[in-house]
Amino acid sequence: MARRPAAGTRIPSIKDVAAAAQVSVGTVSNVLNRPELVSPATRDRVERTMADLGFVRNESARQLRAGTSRTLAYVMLDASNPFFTDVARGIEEAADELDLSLFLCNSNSRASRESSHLARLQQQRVQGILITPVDAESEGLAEIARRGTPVVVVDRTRRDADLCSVSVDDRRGGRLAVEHLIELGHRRIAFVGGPLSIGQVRDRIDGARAAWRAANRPADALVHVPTDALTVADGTAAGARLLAQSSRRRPTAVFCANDLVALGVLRAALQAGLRVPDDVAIVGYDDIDFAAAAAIPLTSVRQPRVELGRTAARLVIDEATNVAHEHQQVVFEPDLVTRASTLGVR
Amino acid sequence: MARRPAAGTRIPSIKDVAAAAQVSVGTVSNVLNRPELVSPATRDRVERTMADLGFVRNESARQLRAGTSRTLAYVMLDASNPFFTDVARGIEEAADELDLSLFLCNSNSRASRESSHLARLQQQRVQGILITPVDAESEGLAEIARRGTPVVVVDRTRRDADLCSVSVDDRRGGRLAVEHLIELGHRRIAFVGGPLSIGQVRDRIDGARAAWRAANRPADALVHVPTDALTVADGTAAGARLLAQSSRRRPTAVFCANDLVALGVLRAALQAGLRVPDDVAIVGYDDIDFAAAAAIPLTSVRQPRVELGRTAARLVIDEATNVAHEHQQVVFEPDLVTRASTLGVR
DNA sequence: TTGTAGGCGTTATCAT
DNA sequence: ATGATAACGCCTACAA
Repeated sequence: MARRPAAGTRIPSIKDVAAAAQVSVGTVSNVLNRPELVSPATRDRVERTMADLGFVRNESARQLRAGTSRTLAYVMLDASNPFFTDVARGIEEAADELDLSLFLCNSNSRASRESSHLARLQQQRVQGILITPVDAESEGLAEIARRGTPVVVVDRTRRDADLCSVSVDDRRGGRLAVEHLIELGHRRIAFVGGPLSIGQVRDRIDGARAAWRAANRPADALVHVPTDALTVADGTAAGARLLAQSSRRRPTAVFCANDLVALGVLRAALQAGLRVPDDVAIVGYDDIDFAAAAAIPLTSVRQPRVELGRTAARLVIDEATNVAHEHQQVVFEPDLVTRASTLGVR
Repeated sequence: MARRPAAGTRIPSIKDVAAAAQVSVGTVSNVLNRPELVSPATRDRVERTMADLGFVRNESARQLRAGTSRTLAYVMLDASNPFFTDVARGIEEAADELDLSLFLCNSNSRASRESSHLARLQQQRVQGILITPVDAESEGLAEIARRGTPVVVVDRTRRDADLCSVSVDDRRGGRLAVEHLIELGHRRIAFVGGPLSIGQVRDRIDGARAAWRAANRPADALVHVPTDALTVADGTAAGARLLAQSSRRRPTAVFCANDLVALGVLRAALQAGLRVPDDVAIVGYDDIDFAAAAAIPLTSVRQPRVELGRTAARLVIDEATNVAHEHQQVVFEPDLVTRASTLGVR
């Protein structure tokens, strides 16, 4: 066991270890990095000394020397949304396989937090940055890549393909959801979610409208109920407002911009004494675990969350290490998972 | 705007900036760290050059020189449990105020992942480590502190006070929950949650039993239904089993080790066609946002999650910077938030 | 006001 | 098999 270092004593360096073990620093370094070059006796002695002194490699020094770190970073849009923690899990799995560590940051949807994280990460010389950005079109992101840190956009695409991105076809997701509702015979539906500054929201409602039009339904039979954020609380409030209408005006189905909002709407519906799906059907988006686990399990548009993360990690590593790297826009297809919130008990 | 560095070109250093701006490296460094010492003209020129070249400070080099980093780390037990992301938010708030950045790691309840994270963080020379450990009594944690990196245990206490810790009185939380149920007249209750290797679970059930005894209820009228993990899925399965019993044997109330489990039990109850709380009342633990947002809002034992994080961050910073630091065991008091899952609609 | 130089801890090269 | 040493990028005395 290591002796407690006297108060105020700094962590020993390989120099200290070398002195204590009566060898040169080069030998200590060799024990660490190419032990086969060191005689077993010396190696033993050095290793014991390291344990004894409580030696811990200094990563900054290694990194300074190496010029590069063994770290990836993911800047999440909202750490409290399980969707993003699942994406993070996928990234971590891929990083693990390559013995890279993962730095998780949370921008909380605020551009200022995002940019301060980004600045730090660049200074840290992380191998690559994965980000679900507040604004996918931001010029700052390209600037970072230009300055030498690979950047991959997660769960969004950029109009011009100057960065890698991994996303899911949100228009298609919107279509799937609404086609399902049309098939079930719904003729008055609502889309709940916002703000429209979020690209995902725009795409999902666009897809929804496209499906609605394609079925020759009147545009005004699909109303948009905006929210300030994609949270359960906002969903509950919007749902309460929406469902307070008379049953003749009230939509018979609600498609929500994400599952958090859908859970809120579900709550509002049950509190208003409505039966789901008989009085109102609900479709969510993301298929987070809470969706299947809701009181009335939610029909939801599934995105391959973990796969999204894994792919993004692979791309950023490729960009960091492969000189022949070409930017790619990977787009996954979503699929619809139908559950009781639209089908009822079958 | 920065010019695109020729492929394979490294990020410019202050040396490059100095050369380009025709000044010495000392001056460039001064522009960065003590701009008031530099004449406005030179400063301008240097700053323009930096922007031009796309200069980014090298944090490893700074840190190597400084001997310390500006980073805190939090090793979470389960990033997909909103409780821990809320704790993380508290830590981040405190870190922000001190201009420290926060490194989030996820052990996913696995000791091996936890220790590899810890090794990395030590090598990184983070200022301090906050951790909700797999095993709060682990000797490894004290060892890290002994080697010079302050460690604060979050949401757990250690038997011997050789580390700072910030926790919530879980026995008391268990008592509060069960006292509430007793007051409502419940005479047969269940505790759902596990494994018992998790200290929080042990304490909560201990508190529950203490309250039960204190009310002179027979011990066998409080059954423990163990789960493998504290997840919605496990809660659903346990709830289904438990509630399938005849109404004469079935408990009239269920106290769950955390809200995820409680949401699962709630789901199982509703799927079994039971009314909550009339047929079965449910109490959760943590009061995560999803608890209030559940189809039947959950009564839950509230923990000051964000405050927990803030306090832990302050302690670790104190330990890192204040020579007169004394280890502290901060214990918050939980309180009970009553909602429809025990009270019904009032 | 600006320049020079030493050193932080590590690794790799080159000697011995 | 082991030792000496330069270099990574930055910061800060100290010198000019």
